[in-house]
Amino acid sequence: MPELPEVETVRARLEPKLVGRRFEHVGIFDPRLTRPADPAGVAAELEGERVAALDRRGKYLIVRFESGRVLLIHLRMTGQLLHANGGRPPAGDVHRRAVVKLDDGSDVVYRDVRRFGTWQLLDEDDLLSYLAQRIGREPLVRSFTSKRLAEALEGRRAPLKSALLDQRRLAGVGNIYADEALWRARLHPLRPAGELSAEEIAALHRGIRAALRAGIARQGATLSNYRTPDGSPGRMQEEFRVYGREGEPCERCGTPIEKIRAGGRGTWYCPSCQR
DNA sequence: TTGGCGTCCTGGAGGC
DNA sequence: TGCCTCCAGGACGCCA
Repeated sequence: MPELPEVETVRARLEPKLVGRRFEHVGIFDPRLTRPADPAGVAAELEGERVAALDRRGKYLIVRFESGRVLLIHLRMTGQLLHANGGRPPAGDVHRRAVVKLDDGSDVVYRDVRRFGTWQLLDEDDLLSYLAQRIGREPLVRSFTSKRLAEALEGRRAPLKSALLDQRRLAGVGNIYADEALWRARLHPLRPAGELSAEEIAALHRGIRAALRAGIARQGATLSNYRTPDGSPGRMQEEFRVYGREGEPCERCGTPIEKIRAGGRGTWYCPSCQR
């Protein structure tokens, strides 16, 4: 499930392949992929566009074109962007939803098993308002201090786990890194988000940033579908402290990791050292 | 305004 | 072996 570290890895790996390149031909095969649902129209509008930059905001990839327009991509659950040096695509790949042929002869293939991912072609002004309504603070920028985190959680009665998943408050944290951050901060996922002390907020701030940085350093986590653009898996899944480790001993205190539902999502935590 | 839940979607796991 | 059910989860809409 691509979260901030996975999307940042895709961005960093794809950037040198995309920037300066022109979209020579675009094929979109899934009518659900584009917003609005006009794949042929979006494909036609993308053809001829030259990439000026590849950015990320939260879990969104932002392909900026020299024309001023942007392609906003969200991978959701199982979206993949793969870069290949041309040639024939693998036969029989039923999950291939779009292919962009670049002017250097290489291809960018978009695969998505569960078809939740989205592509939106927007103008710069529309992008700003679109993201402003949906995306909160970036947790890895310098200006994201523990004071900013406290502001994001202030007054919230929702469980910490739910609050961390709320993209309008904090951008890019998903189910995996929320659990990993809460373990690092020694905080129980069901604690009311607005009732943390200053010390606990500071610990959570450190935990969020440490978990996300660890994910980026290991090229993300591959549980099922996620791959970097060259097709290789991430390594963060080898470093999970709690996520998916039900019954295994907590590496801090030895207590078996437990699994509960929080915010409608599977949630793993240590019942002894997360309070 | 906030929180909780259902929906979308498909593959894999597990039970029978 | 084959069929069925459940589970996974990001974003969004709806309801209380």
